[in-house]
Order: sequence, then structure tokens, then C-alpha cells
Amino acid sequence: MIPDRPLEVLKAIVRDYIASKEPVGSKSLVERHSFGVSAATIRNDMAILEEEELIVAPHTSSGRVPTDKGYRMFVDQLSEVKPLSAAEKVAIEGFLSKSSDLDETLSQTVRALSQLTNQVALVQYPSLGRASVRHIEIISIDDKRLLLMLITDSGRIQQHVLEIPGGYESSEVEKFRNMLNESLTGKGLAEVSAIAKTIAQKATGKIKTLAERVTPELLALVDANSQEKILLAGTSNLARREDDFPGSISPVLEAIEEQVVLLKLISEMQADQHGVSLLIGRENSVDALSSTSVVISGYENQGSEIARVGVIGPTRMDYSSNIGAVRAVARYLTKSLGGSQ
Amino acid sequence: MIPDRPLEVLKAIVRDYIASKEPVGSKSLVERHSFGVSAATIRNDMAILEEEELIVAPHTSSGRVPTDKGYRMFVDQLSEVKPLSAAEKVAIEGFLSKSSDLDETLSQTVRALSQLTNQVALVQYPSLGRASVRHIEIISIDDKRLLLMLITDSGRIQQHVLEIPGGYESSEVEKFRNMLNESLTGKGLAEVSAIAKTIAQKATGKIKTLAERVTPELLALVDANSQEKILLAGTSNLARREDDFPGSISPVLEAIEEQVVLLKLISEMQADQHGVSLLIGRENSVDALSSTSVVISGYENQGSEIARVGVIGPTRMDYSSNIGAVRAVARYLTKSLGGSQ
DNA sequence: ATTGGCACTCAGATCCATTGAGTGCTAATA
DNA sequence: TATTAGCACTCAATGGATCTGAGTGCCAAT
Repeated sequence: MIPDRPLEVLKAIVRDYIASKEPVGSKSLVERHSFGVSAATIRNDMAILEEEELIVAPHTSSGRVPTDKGYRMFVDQLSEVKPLSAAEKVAIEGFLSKSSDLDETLSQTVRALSQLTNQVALVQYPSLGRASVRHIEIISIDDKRLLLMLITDSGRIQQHVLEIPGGYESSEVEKFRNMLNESLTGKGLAEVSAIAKTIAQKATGKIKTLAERVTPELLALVDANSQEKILLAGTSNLARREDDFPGSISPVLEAIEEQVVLLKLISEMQADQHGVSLLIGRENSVDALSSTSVVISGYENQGSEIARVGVIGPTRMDYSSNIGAVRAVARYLTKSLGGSQ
Repeated sequence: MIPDRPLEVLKAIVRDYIASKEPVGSKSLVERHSFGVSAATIRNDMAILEEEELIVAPHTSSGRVPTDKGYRMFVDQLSEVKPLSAAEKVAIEGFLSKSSDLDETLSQTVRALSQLTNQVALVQYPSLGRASVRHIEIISIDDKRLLLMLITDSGRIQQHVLEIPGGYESSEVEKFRNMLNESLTGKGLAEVSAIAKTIAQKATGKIKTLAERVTPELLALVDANSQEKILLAGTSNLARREDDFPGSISPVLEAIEEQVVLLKLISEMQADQHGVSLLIGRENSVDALSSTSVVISGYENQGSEIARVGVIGPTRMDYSSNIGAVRAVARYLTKSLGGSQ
């Protein structure tokens, strides 16, 4: 087990390094903090930390820099989550109370989070098999075109315009719509396929034609609905921290734009003690993201987690603040969705 | 007037510079191209071009680099728009034929364009006063909540969930919906406000209560609808060309993320001979974008231009290809919207 | 109008000495 | 045993100084 003072030294190193971006040495350490011991003693402590691979020296005889493992220990044992300031809370509440539909709520949220943290923020759309049908609507646009809508209980709304070459009677449409809603409302998305097909088979006459035309489109909507989607904001925040990335930022940006990769990454993360999940540096499996950290929390609707929200930035980030911000935003988001959707 | 050979030299300089990123000198010029004259002669021609501020030398006695004015002349008089390859055409058609609603179409399009050009692609959502109401729908979600929808003729769909604290009768809702549609379908968005208020005033009894609750939300939707919105893709393409930006890319990325700035910029651009509008370097008014060029084209629905699509990249870009790609994508988009929306 | 020739320029590479923050080790000390 | 002062050592970064070469401008000759 590592004694106390060395851990305090680690804490100071992480803090100083995050603040200054310069590798930190024993001398500047005793200057800035009051350990009550000399630089030589600190050096001994640093030797222990280096032994444990919590810090590393970029070159022989230069200051030390935290390793991923060092950051991890810092976050898990040495730092507190920093709550948002009152002003920040007010700002978020202001954003969220104003917004109306899901699209807008999420896009506001992700923008707010990116400004709050000065990092790239991301939010995942609610989706998936877990969701169920709240309502299906078919609206006539003109005499040959219908608008098919699927509303899920997560608040996501999906629509598709389809043409009925031969035209249709509005009474048929209404009848068919009622059939759909009666059988499908409340059912999980996964079940929709089977049920809808049964309905199409049972239907007769003109409704059958209609059903045959509409059913595949409905299934396509379900499909699109279970497709994951991510909203990003604040990409330039990453660019502003260019220096924190070895070669160039561009592979990092590329990886972040690659929704599939990102989705896989955040889906695999499990919330820890604070309701927040954190991957530091190489802890994540994406190579291009080896010098970034990801802070993620889940947000809920009706008591069950539906999707995730978080930030991504250089490993040299202010974990205390960012974890606090992500956690707070996730909570507000849950509150906002639970209330009005 | 500038004689022919110097113009040919300019053309060669632009091409070489775009290809190599190195300032190009007289010697390498005669090597790579067959002008049939000596380097000294080329130097004389280059002196003319420099006189005209079409090229400039980064430092005394180094090769030359095109100025904004030089690129402008290259585009306007010396280069041809490069049509897409067959494969590229097929790819675009594939994308567009599959997509269903407007959201998806646009997001596919912008992604395709960014891949096609290796630049940052952008597409503006259809919007604005020009649009008119195609349909208004009110759907009951449960006994206290309604989903209000506004569909415009540009294909944009907007929705908002609202709560009716005291509950409602579905017959009232239907009646009210019909009133709205009868008076508003086909009307321009700008007129909606006045008409809707009249309806609310004329209504009586329970419908009046309903109208008073719904009308403001409807106006909010109209408002949100006339709010401009831009979709971006391929930001990392810009980062990959870091070197093309003097200090750092981050201010450039910031400017691009700033939707308001970008909207103003592309709204002010007017299509030229090719149906494409182009701003080179400082020709645009945004300071942070002084070393980028913007290629924009409009796309249409039902014969009138509804919004814009284009790319943005370093001034040192392949104008021939990019103009071709933007033009083609805009056309395909027009075709795709005209057909199914 | 074109060209060969030539002196000139200057960014960038290369080399070298200097500097200074920081280290590891050891012997003395509390 | 833990701490400390002292000291020799390392090495990235800094700042000349020098060299090189691609490229220029200009002029006299064709």
C-alpha cells in the first residue's frame, strides 16, 4: 500500500499538471504546496509513485506527468466531484424549461454541456428495443400521399411520407390506423414486426392494399428508431487543445465523428459510484482515442435509463468539474424528460 | 489585359500549388509543364502576374503562391468544372433514393458531400417565410396530452407535446383541428399568426379554452420553423489540413460551428453562371474564415429555391472538383425532394 | 520577345555551446 | 528510520553561427 504523503504528492502533481501543462518537478511542487518537507523528500515520494506507474517522466530528468493509472487513482480516491455553481444551475434550468420537443431538448443540452465543460459534448438519442409504441398516426397530406408517424414512449418521433399510387379513402385510413393503435400501443418495438404482419394478413379489401403498402414503411420506422444516433457539440473545444494530442488532432476528430465507434464505446460503459462512468486514456479500446478521456452518465425517462450523455476531451482534463457537469446535466435531463414527455 | 501565356502560367501555378502545397518557382514550372520557353521567360511572366496581384511570394526570392484574386481568376477563366465520375453519381443516387424523410435525406446528403469532396460539408434546412402550411395535425397521446404538428410544403415537420391540465374531449380536438386546417392550409407561414388569432377569438366554449392553449404553441412552432438551421459533416476533413491555416485551426472550427455566422454568410451568396456561388478567402466577411473558401449551391422544391448546400475548406482547395460535386449534389437533392415530398 | 548568365536573398537545415530545471545518489542528521 | 543538504549528472530547449539551395531580379546578348 502506498503511504499517505506520496498520494498527496500525486494529487498535487495531477492538479499542477492539469493547470500548467508542464511536467511538474519536485522543486516547483514544494514551492506551490506546503508539504512541510523538503524537495528531496518529495523526490523520494515521487520515486515511489513512479515505481507504481502512477507518474512517468517524459525524458530522463524532467518533471513528471501522471499516467492513465495516475489519473485513475486521482479520480477514484483523491478528488471530489465539484458541484455546479448556482449560476450554472440556473443556466441549465433555463435552457431545459424552454425547450419543447425531444430534438430541441437534446440539442440544447449538448450545446450547454459543451459550453459548461469546454469539451466536446455528446448526447445519445433515446432508442432501442427497450422503448415501446406510444402512438401510431397516419395523416393524409393530399389525395395521394400519407404521412406515417411513430411515437415511442421515450418521446422520439419518427415520420415518413409515403405515396399511395391509387389514392385512398380517408375512412379506410382511419380504420386501419385504429387497428394499428389498438394492437400496437404499449407494445415493445421488438414485437411490432410480428403484430403488424398479422394485422396485414387479417385485413381484407381495400384496407389490405393499404396495409400492404404501409406495413413495410412502419417496420422501416421501427428499424430506424432502434438505430442509435448521437448528437455532438463543441468540436472546436478539442481543436483548441491541440497541444494535448501527440501527432495531430485530426485522427481524434475523425474517431469522434465516427458514430458507430462512439456508440459502441459509450454503450459499453457502466455507471460507477457517482452515477457517472469514466474511461481514462487507453482504458478505452479505440486507438485514436488513446489520449482522450470520456465522461458519461445515463439519463432516464420513467425510471429506466434510456440513453447517455457526456463529454470527451484530452486525458489532461479537469475531472472534478467535468464529472460534476455531466452528472448534473444528466439529472436535469432526466427531470426535464420525466416531467413533460 | 494580361496576355495568354502568363495566364497559362497562373493556371499551372494554381494547379501545382494545390497539388504540392509548396510555393512554386519558375524552374520547377518549366520542368513539369511544357511551355516551350525557358525559366527566365516564365520569370518575366510571373513578374506580370505579381504586378497584377494574382500571385505573391511568401518571402523574397521564394516560389509564388496564388492570391485570393489569383484563385478567383483561375476559377472564373482558367478552369473547367469537373463532372462527377460515374461511380460517384451512382453512390449519390443510391443514398438519396433510399432515404425517406427530410431529416434523413439531408443528413445523408451532407455526409455524402463531405466524403465526396474531403471538405466540411453543410446543408441548410428548408425554412422561412417562403414556406406555407401543408397540414396541421393534433394527435392525442393520452388523456391529458396532445401532440401538435406543423407540416410545411418544404417537407419540414415540427412537433410539440403540450399538456391540457383539465383534459379534453376528442371531438373538440377534432373540430378545432379541422378549423385550423380549413383556414390555414396553403397559407404562408407569415400569415399564420394573424389567422390563428382570429380563430381563437371566434371560438366558443370548450373549444375556446383549447384554442387558447394551442394557439401560442402553434405560433411557437411557426417561429421555430422560420429559424434557420444548418447541418454539418466532416469537420475532421478540415483538421486534416491543419497546415493550410496560419495560426491554429481552432478559430476556424469555432467560426464554422457558429451557425448564425455561417447562415448569414451563405444567405448572402448569390449563385453565378454555374448555379454555384463561390467565396474565396477574404471575399467573405468573416475574419476567422479569411483563409477558407466557401462553395454553395441552392436546392429547390417545387421550382423555387428553398435552401442551400455546399462545402467549406482551405482556399488551397481543388475548385474544379468541389464545384462539380456541390453542383451535382444540389441537383440530385432538388430531384429527390421534388419527387417524393 | 526570349534567353543565358550571374549576383543576390533568405528560409530552413545543421551544428554547437549554453542554460537550467530536474534527477538520483550519498553521506550526514534528527 | 525518515529526512535532508549537497553534488554530479542529464537532457530538452534555446540561441547563435554557418551552410545550402531553390529561387529571384536584372542585364546584356540573341
